[in-house]
Amino acid sequence: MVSPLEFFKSVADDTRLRCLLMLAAKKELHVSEMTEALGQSQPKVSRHLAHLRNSGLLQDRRQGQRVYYRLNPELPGWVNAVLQQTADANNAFIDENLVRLQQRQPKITVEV
Amino acid sequence: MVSPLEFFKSVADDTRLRCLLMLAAKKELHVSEMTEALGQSQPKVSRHLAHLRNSGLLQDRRQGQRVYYRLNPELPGWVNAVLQQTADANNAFIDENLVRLQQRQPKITVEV
DNA sequence: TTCATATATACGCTATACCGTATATATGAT
DNA sequence: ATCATATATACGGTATAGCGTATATATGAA
Repeated sequence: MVSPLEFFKSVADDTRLRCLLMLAAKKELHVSEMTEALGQSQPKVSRHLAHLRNSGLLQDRRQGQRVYYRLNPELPGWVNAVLQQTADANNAFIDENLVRLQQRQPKITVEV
Repeated sequence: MVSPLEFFKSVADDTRLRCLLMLAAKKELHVSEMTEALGQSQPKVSRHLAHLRNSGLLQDRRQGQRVYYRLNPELPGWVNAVLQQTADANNAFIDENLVRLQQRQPKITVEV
């Protein structure tokens, strides 16, 4: 159902594009993770995620207080291909965000 | 140089998307052809073509009074791939426009 | 129940994008 | 030169999208 125009409009925003590309790389993320990775306010990120869900690009799943988002597994093939190729060819674009993802909740290291 | 965000913003408009997809199918078209194919005003089409040229997505070439546009041949691979796949998977989207292209300037048929 | 955390939504504002109309520019023909 | 055609741009208005702040909702813990 995703029309090409609607799809491109959804992707034509910095926050939404980063969310999609992060999810193309990371399968599933919850809102706090994305909020931190993006360095944006929680309402802003939530609004954009809702937009992406309403456009049919994302699926959400609540688990306790957390809401996890992932790419809609029923996305048409061309949409998946576009997202994947965009992600592959533009590592630098979300690099910083992925780094902040890794750094979040630093692993517990044993103090001696 | 085309950043993914700038690219998607450029494609996130009905007129511009149709221009790009028509050019992915037809190699080269001049402004009047696109204006007719789209059924939009000349200034509107011209403005959007200028936008696409300024974003680096299109090249133009003047020949007499006509200005021909084509996809910039130096487009990054992922941009070409995205455009091509979008075009292939969404024939219906620009069908009507391509039909109007064909019908324009009907071939001269000999009257008996 | 009350409190804390995670996420979503509503409201009002601002910025941006797009549009139509008018006009400018460029080329070619006469 | 003037006129016709093709294309581009400027101007002002309107609609839309995005934003921040505040608040609502949902879940879990105590």
